Amino acid sequence: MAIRPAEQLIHKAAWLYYAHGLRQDEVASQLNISRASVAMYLRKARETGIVNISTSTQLFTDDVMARKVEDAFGLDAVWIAPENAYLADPSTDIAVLAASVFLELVKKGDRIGVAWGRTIYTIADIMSFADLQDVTVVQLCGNLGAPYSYRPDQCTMEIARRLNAKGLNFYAPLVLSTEGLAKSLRAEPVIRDQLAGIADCDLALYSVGAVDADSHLVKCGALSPAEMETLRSQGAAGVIAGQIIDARGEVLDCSYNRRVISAELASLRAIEKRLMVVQEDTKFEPLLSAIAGGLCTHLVIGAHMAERLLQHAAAATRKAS
Amino acid sequence: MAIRPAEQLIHKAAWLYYAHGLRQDEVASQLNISRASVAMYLRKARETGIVNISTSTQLFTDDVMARKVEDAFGLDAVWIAPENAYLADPSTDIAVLAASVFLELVKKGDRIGVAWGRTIYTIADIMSFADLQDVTVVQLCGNLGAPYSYRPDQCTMEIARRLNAKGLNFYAPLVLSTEGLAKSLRAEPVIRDQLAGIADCDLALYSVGAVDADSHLVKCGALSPAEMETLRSQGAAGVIAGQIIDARGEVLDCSYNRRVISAELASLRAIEKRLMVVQEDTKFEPLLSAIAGGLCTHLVIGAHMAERLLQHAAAATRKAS
DNA sequence: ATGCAAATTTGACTTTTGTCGAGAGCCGTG
DNA sequence: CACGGCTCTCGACAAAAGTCAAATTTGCAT
Repeated sequence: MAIRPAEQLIHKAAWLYYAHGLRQDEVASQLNISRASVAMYLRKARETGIVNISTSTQLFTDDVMARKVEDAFGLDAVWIAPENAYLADPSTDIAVLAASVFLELVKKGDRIGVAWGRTIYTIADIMSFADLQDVTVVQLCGNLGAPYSYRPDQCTMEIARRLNAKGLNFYAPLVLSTEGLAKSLRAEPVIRDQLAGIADCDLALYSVGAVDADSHLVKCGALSPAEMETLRSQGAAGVIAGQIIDARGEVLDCSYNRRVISAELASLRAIEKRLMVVQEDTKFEPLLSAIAGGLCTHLVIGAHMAERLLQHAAAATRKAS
Repeated sequence: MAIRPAEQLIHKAAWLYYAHGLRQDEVASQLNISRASVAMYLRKARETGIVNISTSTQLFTDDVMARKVEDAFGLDAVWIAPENAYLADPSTDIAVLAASVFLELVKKGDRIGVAWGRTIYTIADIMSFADLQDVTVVQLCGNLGAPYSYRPDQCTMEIARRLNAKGLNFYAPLVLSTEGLAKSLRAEPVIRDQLAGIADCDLALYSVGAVDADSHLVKCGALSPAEMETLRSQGAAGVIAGQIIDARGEVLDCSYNRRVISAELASLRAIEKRLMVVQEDTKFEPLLSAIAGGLCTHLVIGAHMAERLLQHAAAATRKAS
């Protein structure tokens, strides 16, 4: 892609305005265009990631509670969004924080694995634009045909778009009707390569799903509420990248899982930075399972969830002693 | 340093404004303070590096000329500030670009070596603030007593301040009166450690000085114009971190150099990223020497200088064939 | 060439933001 | 406890930035 003259102009305007600190009208006269155009270019510059405005997430890690959670569960880093506070919609707060944290963790040249779900899509949606070079965003699991606005491929593509990165989609359904078909499909070169490439990621972004009738798996028709209930009784504790995990954070041995096309947990664990974001308080059990299974090294949660985690850890310690 | 309540407020305001995209009056009502205060907090947030506004320097590397210079001299990356263009003062343009490039190259946990000079101080002066963690800025050479506003320690400290980093100063004069004293001083544990630590840097920032009466070495009284002239006739081609180098980019064998307390060129070459910034067109020869000596991997120059470099490279190629 | 649609640019208007001096609160000191 | 000196905060005004519909240019297919 050659640099179009328009892009050049955007860049110059952004440079004069943000780097040199000129005012818009000064920029306008420098470039011989109207101030209104400058304003427009600047907006584009922000939307393209030519300029980057990021706020430090330091404060949220500095929190004592965050430190405690890190220690209690052996995580690399924890960010806690203060639910009590500021905003009308606290769940947005977590997503905004997650987006900032995510952008802070991404580096040039990285390969990033992205799962799917409402949480992830919300993050993608509010994430600001960046101009990373040589970044690849790969989809961690197969697709769902449902007319959901946050399909796996959508999440991947949207994040890739925001990062000015390359998006690598998974051209396979998440769930197949027979185990045999799933096995054959997994053996297909295209799919196999994609699956193999997951362990090479530097960063993964996912959430964890609950095992109930509200799950996306149910809403998308991959599983019926009754099946979900059965799985639950068989030990299902959460959903990671479309797969059912048990309380230890291992893949549950069930037909459904064998019919799924998704990243193997071992591949996920091979990823250096595993950023997990949990918005809903109801996902306490699933989160515990995911942590138990070593599926997360970096965690973004709300204050309430943090408290529950700490209570749980304290109780476990008491029991042990 | 505990988080003072004021800092907390600044952080919250910055968060709501920049991350959530609220307007200042909305932030004000959320935090129950006046909008004017919010505006003030936001300014502080920018000045502290809690929020980071950076513009991509992509465009300046994308330039065909920059690529040519990279190829011709085997450099890792070159940025060219278009002199013709926009700004009243073209030399500022180079400094602004250099500051952006520098901030782009710095990573958390880095150790950064900083030399001194008008160029470096200008860069420090216009550089925006950042909130890097665990960054150490070390001074590459001894100090000059002169009442210059851009003394080595000033450059180091100012850059450290902007980055919220730790500044490690050199408590020794740049030049001593006898070689013996210099040798003894270099053997002092404090100084020796500092010198030894230079090779561990991840990034160096310096310029190159010209060997003439305008040199800082002359202005600060380290050398007289006559001495400078003599050195020049002996093969002096440039000044790096207070040391005289010859046309091959090696330390010139002279009394002055033996009396200097500064980073050894070998230590500088051990630094992975060596960012050299040259503002003045008159520094063409010194720059060539520095490049020849492998003292720079990353280069920020003006368009005019770039042209001269390319012309030189072309001439050399012609001569060779 | 010609006409049409899409994109770009602009001037005029509105909203948002920056700034300044006045006043309020706070603290150590005499 | 009254006093200056200090910082922090606010209201009001000025400056700057955002927005929109109309005008212009551009690109493209006819």
